[in-house]
Amino acid sequence: MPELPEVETVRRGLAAAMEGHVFVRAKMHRANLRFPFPDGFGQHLIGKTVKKLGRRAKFLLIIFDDGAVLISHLGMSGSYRIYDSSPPPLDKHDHVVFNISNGFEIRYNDPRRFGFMDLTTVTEMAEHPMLSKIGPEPICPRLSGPELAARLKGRSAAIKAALLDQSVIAGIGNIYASEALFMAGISPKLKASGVQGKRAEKLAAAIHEVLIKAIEAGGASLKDHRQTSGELGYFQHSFQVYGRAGRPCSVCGPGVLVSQITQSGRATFFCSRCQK
DNA sequence: CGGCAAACCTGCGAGC
DNA sequence: TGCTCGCAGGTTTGCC
Repeated sequence: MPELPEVETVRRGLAAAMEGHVFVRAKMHRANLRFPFPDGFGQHLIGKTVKKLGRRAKFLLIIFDDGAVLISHLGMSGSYRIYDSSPPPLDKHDHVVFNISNGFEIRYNDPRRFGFMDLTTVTEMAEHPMLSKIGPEPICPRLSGPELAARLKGRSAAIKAALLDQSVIAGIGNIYASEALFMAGISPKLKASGVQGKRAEKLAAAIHEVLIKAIEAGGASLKDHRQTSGELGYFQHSFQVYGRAGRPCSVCGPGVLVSQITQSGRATFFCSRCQK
């Protein structure tokens, strides 16, 4: 699924369709995603005007003008799709359908159902169990080298694993962890605590750059991610190492092939010559 | 507390 | 063609 750039792409799409408009219908086609929908979920939203679409880490925040907030996480395979007229027949994984006062129908589709939705309020949001322990956003404001270094200090896990830990930094997932480490020239196997000073500076810059460029490309479309318009993102064409095991390193050329290892049960891609 | 494997669920591609 | 296996962009849980 969706890492920060894909979620940000979805946020922008939903903002354009929803902001300033009223929820007139909210229909769930099953009782749960990863968790059961909260009691009165659909009814709670009807009649409310969308003030703003927000994002925290990989969580979408639909903020209403009365202070209510719908938290939506896309899990591995969740996507939103906006239809402005004559929507197609319901797909078997279209689990939630919102109808908006401007005539748009917005559907949440999620084959694996690792996503979830919950309700909170603007004032209670920061204490929500899913949001309360999340680390700083890496872009906007830009994460600084010294702050990244401070958050990695004392961590014995590999830097790749630390980057996936949402309490360390928000929004990085399996693709962008490998990509950022490649850009920074840092081995994914290095202890997180070893990334200090200039290396932390370089990694912070790499994280910022890769995420910004991915957002500009509309995210990366592997299997599931699409923009809310249905268009594919195209950042997958810019991957330097992710999914490229056995192919030449884009910097070293044919002499050095991209390596793949497993860390904490997840695939990591890197160049053993570029990354030390 | 930190770190790792397993669990949640479906779909798809590879290999036999 | 058809089956089984392994793997997939995330997060929480429980067990060392």
